[in-house]
Amino acid sequence: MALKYSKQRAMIKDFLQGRKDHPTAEVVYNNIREIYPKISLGTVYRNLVLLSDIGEIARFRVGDGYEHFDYDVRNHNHFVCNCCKKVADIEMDDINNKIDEIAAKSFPGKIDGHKIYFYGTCEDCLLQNPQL
Amino acid sequence: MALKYSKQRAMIKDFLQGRKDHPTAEVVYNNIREIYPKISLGTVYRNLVLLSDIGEIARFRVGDGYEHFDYDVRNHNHFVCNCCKKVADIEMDDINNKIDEIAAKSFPGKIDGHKIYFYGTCEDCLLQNPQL
DNA sequence: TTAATTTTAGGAATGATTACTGATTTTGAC
DNA sequence: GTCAAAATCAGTAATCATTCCTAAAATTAA
Repeated sequence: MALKYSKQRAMIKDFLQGRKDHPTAEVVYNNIREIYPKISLGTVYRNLVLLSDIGEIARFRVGDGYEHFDYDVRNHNHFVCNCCKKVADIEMDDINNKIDEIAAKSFPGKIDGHKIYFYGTCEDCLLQNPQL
Repeated sequence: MALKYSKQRAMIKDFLQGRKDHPTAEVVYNNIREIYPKISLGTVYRNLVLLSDIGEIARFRVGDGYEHFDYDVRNHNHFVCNCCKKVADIEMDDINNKIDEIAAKSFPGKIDGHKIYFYGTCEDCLLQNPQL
């Protein structure tokens, strides 16, 4: 029942904390493996799921077929670059608070929250491909 | 190169047109099979992907691990019931038009569009489980 | 130190989706 | 209508992200 300490879980949390992007399980695995080669992919998955279940990290899908993980559990939106597929944050506090009530106006159920995914071309890709 | 008519593709399109929800490939397959038992799952997938590639239907993921398909390709938002997992439409034309520019204010890349997924409890589930 | 409990590594299993292949259908020209 | 080229199909095998399983290792509290 009680949660026991594990070096692997601590490393996974540390790694996530140091990233501004939103890595997949595979990316976490490959990075941790460089400093701790005997970690297994199953351990990475199990801990990422566990950490998100207890609310210490966030877990979401942006539609690319992979789960993404985020150390920042605060409410914020995400941007997916159509070109390089990177996932970045977008802050929109002002409207995020209002958007659920706006939606509620025309919907008969109960709305608990939302996720917004923006799609487009990121700054880096724009520099390399101005025609986009 | 040219697209040839296929009875199977026509049935898939017809089926989608008659649904207000947003079926998965499996649901499409099971329903079509009742009127045309020898259709194969691969054919359903191939045609759903093809139809969405040419813009005749929409294709999206709501985070439940399945792809969903929608005959309505107009820009609109979706609601996912945490209880029964159904996917419904939410219209918010007024804010949908503004939301990309609001996001653009605090983001250095180019934003082409967005998807909003609302989560909560639908009307039907609320009736059966008022405590939700 | 010990014993109960959790966690791990490694590999097998799952399940949605995609790819492959020989047979069937569609289409446009004759 | 017939025919051949091209697209599509049914059926099945393959892929790949994620989950499950198990014996061994690590953690914890007494």
